Parts: sequence; structure tokens; C-alpha cells
Amino acid sequence: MTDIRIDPSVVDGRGRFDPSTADGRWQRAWAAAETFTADSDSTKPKSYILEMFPYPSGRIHMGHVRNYTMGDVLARYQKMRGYEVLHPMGWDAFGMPAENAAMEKGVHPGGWTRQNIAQMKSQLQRIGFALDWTREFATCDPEYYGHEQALFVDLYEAGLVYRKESTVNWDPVDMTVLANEQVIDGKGWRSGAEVEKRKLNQWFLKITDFAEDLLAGLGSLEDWPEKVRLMQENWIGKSQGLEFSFELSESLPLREGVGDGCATPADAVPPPPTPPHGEGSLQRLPVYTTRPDTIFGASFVAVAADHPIAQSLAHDPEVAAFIEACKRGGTKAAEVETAEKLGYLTSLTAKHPFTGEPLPLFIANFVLMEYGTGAVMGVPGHDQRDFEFATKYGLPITRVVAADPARADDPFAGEAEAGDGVIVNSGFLNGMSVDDAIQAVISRAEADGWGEGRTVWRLRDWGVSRQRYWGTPIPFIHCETCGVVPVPKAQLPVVLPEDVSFDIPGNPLERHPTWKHVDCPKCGARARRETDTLDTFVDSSWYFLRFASQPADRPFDPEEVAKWLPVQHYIGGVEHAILHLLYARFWTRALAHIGKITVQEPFAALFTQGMVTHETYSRVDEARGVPVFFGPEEVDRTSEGATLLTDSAPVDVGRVIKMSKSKKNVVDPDAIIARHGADAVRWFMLSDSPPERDLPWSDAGIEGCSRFVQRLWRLFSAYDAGAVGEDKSLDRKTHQTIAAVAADIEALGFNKAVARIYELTGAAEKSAPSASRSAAIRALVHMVAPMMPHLAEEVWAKIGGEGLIADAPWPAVDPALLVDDEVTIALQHMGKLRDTITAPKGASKDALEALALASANLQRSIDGAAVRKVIVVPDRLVNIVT
RNA sequence: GCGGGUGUGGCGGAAUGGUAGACGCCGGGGACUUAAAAUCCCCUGAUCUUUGAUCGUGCGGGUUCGAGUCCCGCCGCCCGCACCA
Repeated sequence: MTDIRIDPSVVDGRGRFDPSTADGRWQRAWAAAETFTADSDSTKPKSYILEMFPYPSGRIHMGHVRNYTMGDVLARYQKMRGYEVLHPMGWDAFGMPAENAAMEKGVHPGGWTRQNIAQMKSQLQRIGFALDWTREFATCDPEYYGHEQALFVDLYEAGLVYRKESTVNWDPVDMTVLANEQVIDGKGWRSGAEVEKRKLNQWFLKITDFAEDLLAGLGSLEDWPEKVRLMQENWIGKSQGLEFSFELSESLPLREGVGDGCATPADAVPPPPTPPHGEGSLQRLPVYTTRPDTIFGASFVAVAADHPIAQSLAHDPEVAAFIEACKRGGTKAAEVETAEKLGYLTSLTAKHPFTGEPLPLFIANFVLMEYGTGAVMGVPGHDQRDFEFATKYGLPITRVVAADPARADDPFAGEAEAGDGVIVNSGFLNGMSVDDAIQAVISRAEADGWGEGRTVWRLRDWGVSRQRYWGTPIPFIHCETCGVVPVPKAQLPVVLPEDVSFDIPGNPLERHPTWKHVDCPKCGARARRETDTLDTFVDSSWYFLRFASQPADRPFDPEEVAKWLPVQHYIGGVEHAILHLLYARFWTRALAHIGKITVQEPFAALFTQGMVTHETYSRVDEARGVPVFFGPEEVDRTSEGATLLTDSAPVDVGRVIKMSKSKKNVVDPDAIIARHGADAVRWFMLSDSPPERDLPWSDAGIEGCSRFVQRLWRLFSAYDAGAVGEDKSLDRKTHQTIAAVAADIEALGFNKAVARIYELTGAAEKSAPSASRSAAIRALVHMVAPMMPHLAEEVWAKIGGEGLIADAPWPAVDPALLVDDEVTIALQHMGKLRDTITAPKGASKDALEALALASANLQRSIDGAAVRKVIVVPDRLVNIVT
């Protein structure tokens, strides 16, 4: 066939590709053919591609589009590469915004959420993502959260769930408990309200049981960004050291309630191995240090303001006042940074375990009750905080570690010396290395029975109770006689009641007239249903398992899970580096621990994509002195500047920042798709910026992409199956491009793949019709298929391709065509470029040298000077040294 | 403060120690057109004495025949953590 007939419905009056008709046709074709339905019984190798599922806020934004386009290219590419691909989508559908909407608009959270899901699903479908919609679910489906409840009961029975009264972070605006991670600078992460401390009975998951394993597992995650692994490592915060007790100069009576002031779920951490001696009194003070090697440099001891010792001294009004002052100290970053080290000198002393010397005991504002034992030994020579403290209060500062032992008694240079060295001024430790001394002190303490080596974790158990309606009900019943009783599996799911009201703040489950009144499953007596719901991070901690298999009677089938997991590529925002990703790793381990699955790490490779950004347009409101922002659609942007459409007067063009409603720099994907089609938007998401960096949105950029779609269409329309003749150089370019694009996609270098496709497109356009050119076009259709699937299908059909190109294999590469037969050789004199010549590939060094010396430009530069050396890099360059 | 990242034309960005600026955007010029749109072609780091040369990858040194790339010392910006003993 020498001419191709173009379906009039995909061509506008000017012969242009018309996405408004083509996009829908192929989206329907894929759905009808079940092209992207994953077959777990397939004999092909399996590949699980997953993007972090969205919260159904109402509309898809550009960040979603970028995220899912990347995953989509990988999914489509791997399918072409012969994999059976699982690429599912669902909805992280529980959470606060639905309740906020209920309060503001009087709609039911369920209805609001379902409506949003329907809307967003249709948006995603219009972008043409290769998703297996047969596996779609929302976490608010009773079926899903029912299985979650069953798993929660399983974990409870395995001893990984417990309940305890603890002081929690209470958000007074959202009226809910927040995890430590959800408190940012002392404020709620969503509401921004100042967080209060409250005492409540809370459910906890024992993530600390897995601390060591979660930390060790990071080492095997080679395809995770180093940054994320470091963040998790710091969050887990393992430290090893010595815990030991100072003997106090006098015994203090323990006061009622003392020791419970310590705020957070931290007290979920197991108690110290060496508790204070003597019940009901405090005679020994346990401290924790990571630097027991510096113990001879200790010149004071300090306890936190809410430490039992401080509390038991609080009958003294001066002490009470000091403790109050400590509590008032802000938690904000800036405040902590500038806060002065303050201490209150008590009348007590602590006996040094080696020297027997009495050390003064302070209450200090920089000691934290929730870390270690809430008490420290102060070694000012080798700890900056202790140094500042000792300087302020005139305490001795001794050097016990010296880089140069000969200068052990030199004065300090105004700051602590944290570096490595040799132990000095330290009795039996003198002359040891820091590491040896640490071991020596721990051994001595353990042998003499006054202390022992201990590992301390920053990670705390995960508080999962939320006093909210729109979440997974915690499946437990409180019975006066039987205590806490799990809801029997046969009675799951515990379904949320529909008839609830949101006209007053607080938990609607708590005040529902009947829901919480049930009979005890054990004894049948009147009992009370738990009204807390689970943190939504629980929902997202196992959804990737449910995607892999969805039996009705169980959360998942372990064999199916084993077929698909781990996820080959997990793609999402870096904002989930700690919370979601750590919890998901924990759940996977916990479920493996109780024998539900065999996989340990859920995500083999993680990719964190950059944000979509946009310029901001604003004017300063003269009256109020604050900037007023304008959306891109309100502004006429030229290369010189920007003016407001309504008054044609200039507006300030501000920084390029993440799209956000408050700055109004948001571009709606729907509007762009309606105007340019799905393929142009997808192409834009992949072009130019490396995927891990931010992508600046611009109208000029999307118009460029739209033009390229048409340019390809014109090139493809010129396809001639019967063309004859060979263009060897185009053949090479084609095969080199196929290989390079494949490598780029596999390395997630989409911007580079895009650039290669531009190059080959240009080369094919310039080349005269030939069999080579037709081959180049066929290769291009395949290469753009994962990126611009609608255009690719349309062309594939027109040029007589069999079936859908989505099902076609990736084009094969002829290795013989990957190498050029001629190469450009750079000619340098003293490392400076003077000329270039072409030479046959693989020419000998002598031949290249001879060719180089024949260059007039090079000879002019050498200017008759004696040639001292000639460096020849075959196929690359010749450098003459004179 | 600690940890990590990053710095290349007007902009987004390419470059296994070997021709810096691929590719795209913007801009300029031209062709086609009655005109516009669309499309196509050419130019587009700076400077100069312009068939050529000099400078040029945040700054200052160094290694090398040759450095954006490696080493040492700084600076800016971005992100994370933050009195963690």
C-alpha cells in the first residue's frame, strides 16, 4: 500500500490529528479488549508497577498526572517487553477532608467520597492510563476495611497490638489525636492548630519490635533513593551505649503520680533494664550515654524538668517555678535553636562510679524525658550542649579524649571536641581508642553490676487510635467482666453506621444512639463497642497486597501475593519517605511474622518524583499590605512580563513554586486535555525535566508538546509500506535510538528518552522516502506507544499493524547497526580543540596521528613547535603536546 | 547546628576524565500566504581585530596531555531532621 487512508474522524479540517475523537476510541478499545487486565496465571515473568494511590479529594491535579504518567510508561513498556504487568489503581478513601466536607456542606462523608472517586476515575480514564480497573477498590469499602479489621485482630492475637493509657497529641481544631509524625513544630499537620497534651486510652502497634529489622532491611533496598533510606534510618534512630545508675547523696520519696508526666507514647518503650533501687523512693539515678568512654570527664548530672527527681523536688516553689519555665519553652525550631541552656542546681549530688567524687545534680531544660532515661551525665569537654552549660555555670571542663595525647591539657577553643582520639585523664582508660574505651567501660559496669550496655531507639510505637468517624472501626468490644474482647471474625466487618451527624465537633460514633451498644461476644453481657477508628496510614499499609489478590473470604491469597510482590517500581512523592513507607514496611514484616505472607520488603524499587511547579502572579494589596494572587487563566503572559486580563495593568511574576490553591498557580489537567489531548499532556510530563526534579509548567511548553504530536502525525501519515531503498545512516540512527530509549526508560530517564525520539524524528523527516525511512517510522510508533498511546494506536491501525500496539512487542535491535562505521575525531593541541575530522571506525593510532598532522588548522596552532608527545584515543581524539 | 541534594546559555536541561551546551522552550531572520494561522528553512553562550581567536559549567586552589566530571578549601540555593545524651 503506497498511500494510507486517514479515518476522517481523527483528522480535523486541516489534516491534523484530533485527540478529541481518537483518545476516546482507543480508551474504549483497551477496555473492550481487557488489554491491561493482569492475568496472575500467565506464564510470563511478572512485573508489578504501582503508584501511590490517591486520596479522593475531588479532582486530579498535575502532580497526579505526572506521577501516574511515569508509572504508565513503565507499565506499557514492560508489557511490550513481554512481562505480565500488574498496574492497579484504587483510593485511599478514609480521612479528615470527607468529615470537613460533611461539616461544611452537610453532605455525608461516604457520598462525598464516592462522588469524588467517580469524578477522579473518569479523569484518569481520559488520560488513557494502562490500569487494571478490575482490581479497583476504595479503603472505605466495608469489604476492604473488614479484612483490615481481621488483620488487626490477628496482629492483636500475635501480641503486636496493645492498648494503654497515654498522653497524646490532641488537635483541638480537628478534635483528634495525632501521631508524633503528624505534629510539626508543635502544630497539627492539617489544621495548623497548637497541639495540646491529653490523656486517653489508645491503641498501639508494636513497630518497635521490628526496629532492628526495619533498620537492617534498609541495607537491602539498593533501588531506593539514598535520601529516603537515610531519612528512615534517622527516624528509627538506633543508638548504642551504656545505661548506668549514679548513687544519689540522699534518698528522695517518690510522689504520687510522679514519672507520668512524660507526655508521649514514648512510655510504650520497655522500661530501662536497671530501674531505680528501692521501691517508693529514689536513691539511684539511671542515665544513658553513648559515650561511656568519656565518663571520667563527667562534671555534672542533669535531669529533665519532668523527671521523677525534679517532680519530687517540686514542693520547693523555686523548683516548681523553674520546671514551669522549662515547659513554657517553645517547641518551634527557631526557639529551640536559640534557647539558652538553663539549669537549676539542686542540693543533691551523684557519686561518680569510678572516682567516687560527688557531681552536682541539675534540673536542665535541654534534657528530654522521652529519650533514654531522662537524665544525662554532663561531659562538657566532648558534648557541645554540656560545654555551653558548663561554661554558663562555671563547671570544670576536662579533656578526656585528645587527638594528640601530648597536648591533653591544652585549653579548649570555645567549643566541645567531639572528634576521635586517644583517652587521657581517665585512670584505667588512658591510652585506649574511643571504641576500646567504650567497650572497656561497658564491660566493667556489667562486671561490677552498676550498669549495662543498652540500645536506645528514637522510633516509638505507632499510636493508631483516632477519635473520628470516617475511618476503619477498631474491631473490639469493651466488657466490664471480660475486658477488651476482639470482635469475632464471623461478625466482621464492623460497619460504620450511616446515620450520623456532623453538626457538632467530636466523634459521631461516640454519640451515636445505638451503634456502640453491643453484647459481649464472650459472656453476652451488655458491653460497649470501641468507637475509635484506625489511622488512615493503616489503610495504606497493606493495599498493595490487596491489589495482588482479592479473595472474598480473606484479605489476600498468599500465593498470589508471592507471585506479584515485591512491587518492581513504586512511584510517589517524597513526602511519604518516612510515614507511609515505614508503616508499609512494618505491616509487611508483621504479616510475614504471623505467617500470612512470605515477602519481607514490599517495594523493591522506590522512585520519588518531583513536583509540578508554576510561576506565581501577584499584586500587593495597598490597603492591607499583603500580596493578592492571580491564576494563570487571569493573566496574559508574554516574554516581557505579565498583565492582568481584566485591567491590562502589570502583575508581578513571582517564583516558580509547587502548584497550590493558596497561590492560585494551579493548572487543571482537564482543561489542558480538552484543549491539547491526553498525549500532549503525557508528553509534557515526561519532557525536559529529569523525573526526580521539579517540572515547571508553562503554556509554551504544552504548546510545544502539542505541536510535536502533530509533527509526528504528519511524519507517520507519510508512511509508505512499499517504499524501497536503503539509508544506512538512518538505519543506524533508528537502531541506536531503540536501544537508547529502552535503556533510558529502564533507568526512568524519561526526559532523555524524549530527546532521543526528537532526534530520530528529525532524522526521519529529513530523509527521503525509503524502506529505511518506513522502518524508522515503524520503530518510532513503537517507541512513542508507552508515552503517546492514543496517537500510536491510531497510526498503528492506519499502517496496517496487527491488533493493538499496546500488545505489540518492543522492536528488536540489530547489534550490527549500533556502531557507526565513521566517527568524528577531535584534534587537539595542548588539550584545546583545533579541528575535527572524520575517520573510519576503529582506525589505528598511527593512521589517526597521520590524519591529524595533515590538518591545516592543527598545524597552524602547533606553529612549527617540536612535538613532544601525541596522545591518541581511538575513535575519539588526537592530542598533540608540544 | 547535623544530614542529604544541587549549582552548566534568556529558560528546562544533555554530556563512560576526551569536540561543553544534545534535545526542547523562548527570541531573531527568511520562505509560503491577499493576510493570518499552521508549516518549512536559517541564526541564536559572551567578547574580539570574525575563513579565525580568546573567555566560558557558583568561587579559589590542585591532579592530568586533557576536568562540568577527580581531589582540597569555600559560597549560594533547596529538602529533611533538630537540644536524641
